[in-house]
Amino acid sequence: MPYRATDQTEARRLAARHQILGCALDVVSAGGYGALSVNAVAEGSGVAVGTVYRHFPSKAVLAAEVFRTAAEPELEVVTAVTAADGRSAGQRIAAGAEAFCRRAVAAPVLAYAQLAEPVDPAVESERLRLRRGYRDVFAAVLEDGVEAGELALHDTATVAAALVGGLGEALVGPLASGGDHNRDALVATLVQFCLNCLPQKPGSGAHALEPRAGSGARAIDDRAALLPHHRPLATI
Amino acid sequence: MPYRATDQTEARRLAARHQILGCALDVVSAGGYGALSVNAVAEGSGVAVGTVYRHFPSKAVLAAEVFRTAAEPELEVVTAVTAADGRSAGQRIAAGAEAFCRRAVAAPVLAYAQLAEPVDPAVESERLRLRRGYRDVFAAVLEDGVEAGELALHDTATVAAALVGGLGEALVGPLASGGDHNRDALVATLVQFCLNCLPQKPGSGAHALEPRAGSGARAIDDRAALLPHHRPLATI
DNA sequence: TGAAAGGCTGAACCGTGGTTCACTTCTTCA
DNA sequence: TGAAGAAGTGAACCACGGTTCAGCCTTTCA
Repeated sequence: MPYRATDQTEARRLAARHQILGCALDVVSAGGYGALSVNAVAEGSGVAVGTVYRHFPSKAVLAAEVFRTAAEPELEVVTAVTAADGRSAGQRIAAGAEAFCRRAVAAPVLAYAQLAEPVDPAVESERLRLRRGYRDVFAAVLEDGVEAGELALHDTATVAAALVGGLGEALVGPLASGGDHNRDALVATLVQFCLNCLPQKPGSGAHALEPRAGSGARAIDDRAALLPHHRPLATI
Repeated sequence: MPYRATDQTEARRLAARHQILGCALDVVSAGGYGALSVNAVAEGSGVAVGTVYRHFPSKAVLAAEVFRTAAEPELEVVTAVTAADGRSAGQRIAAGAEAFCRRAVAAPVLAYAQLAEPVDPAVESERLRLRRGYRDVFAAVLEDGVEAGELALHDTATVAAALVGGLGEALVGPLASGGDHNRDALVATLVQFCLNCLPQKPGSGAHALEPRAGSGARAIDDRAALLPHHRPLATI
């Protein structure tokens, strides 16, 4: 029995896989999914085309994995930032929206690719999954708000989906045009937009600009924006 | 000079063009842009592939024109329904949102194709144009609301874009799953969502459910939903 | 009626980029 | 060391669907 898979070979296999995936992520970050060709990835990661196919069964699977790799930490950040910790639903939604927007404008090409670029069905289904993920995170916060008596009873899933869509759509224009003019104002507008959308319990006054003035919430959100957009894949 | 283009030949040319375009629209309405192939269109309209190319320089141009043909009347309806006529900005936005949603759920496959299906760049750019169109219509209403002192000063273009994106995103899930369960509730939720989003002038109470109870606005919107989704192309 | 000029036809063409596979190189272990 | 088998290579392959074009048909008008 002259050959057997060992820890070393396994590590090498994983290293090569990470190398390829990381390069593919770089390609997408730089030029979107339109720039993602098996040839480019192979060349960029210093292997032959065939090798790519040793680690990924098809380009579609590779692209979907790139999408997931880029999307996961984003969703995690928003999840973390909106975690239940005694804040009001409004504050939590605002924090999530701000994190979402700040990270998008910080990496516009990648954000456009992930949010809006035309992609093949495999990636599109990952995108749907991601959107559902954001929707669920926001919906959970809305549920908490309803339970706590802060918000009126409403269809939280639909409203959450609309929030996600609203943020995405309002960001796509600026992201596409590379318009870096006054990102802060854009983010502020969108955070306020999300706050306005929340169906207030009748009788309670509308809450305006709560989280903008304070420094506590801002610190959290700035931290979020500064996190890397994906884990360093080179580290195995 | 034995041949000259005449009214009759011109009419025939236009008839063939309409025939092809109409068939392409039917194909998209039934199966989305993924089902749109030059072969299918040629077969469906009873001409040869080459003939399609006599009337449209490329498939991309044909697809873009299909998109425009389907999109134009939609935008017109929303424009008409939101026209300035003494109503409050809130009422106008609600009417526009309701018309948009009702027409989308009335033709789900086409709506999904127009709003969310992955498409080639030529169609995508038409889609961007359409979204800008909706955004501008809503933004104009918001401007009016600000001028009239009904709404607080805000970035109307961004908020309008977010409204459009919110409606689209919240509709895509239901449209894709063909879930016809309780369309009215969905529409009502989204109309209320749009109303909530409007930045109230400080001091004025939040306006809830204004347009849902009355009968006047409803009549307008039902009319809108019943309009054909595109002009009968067979009629020349 | 017939010459001129489009229009129509559809089988063949073609470009692109993902995918394959025969071959080489490398790793393991008796 | 050498046999066994995995990993890597990259030129060739191929599928697909948009696009073309030489030949035929239809319309126009002197």
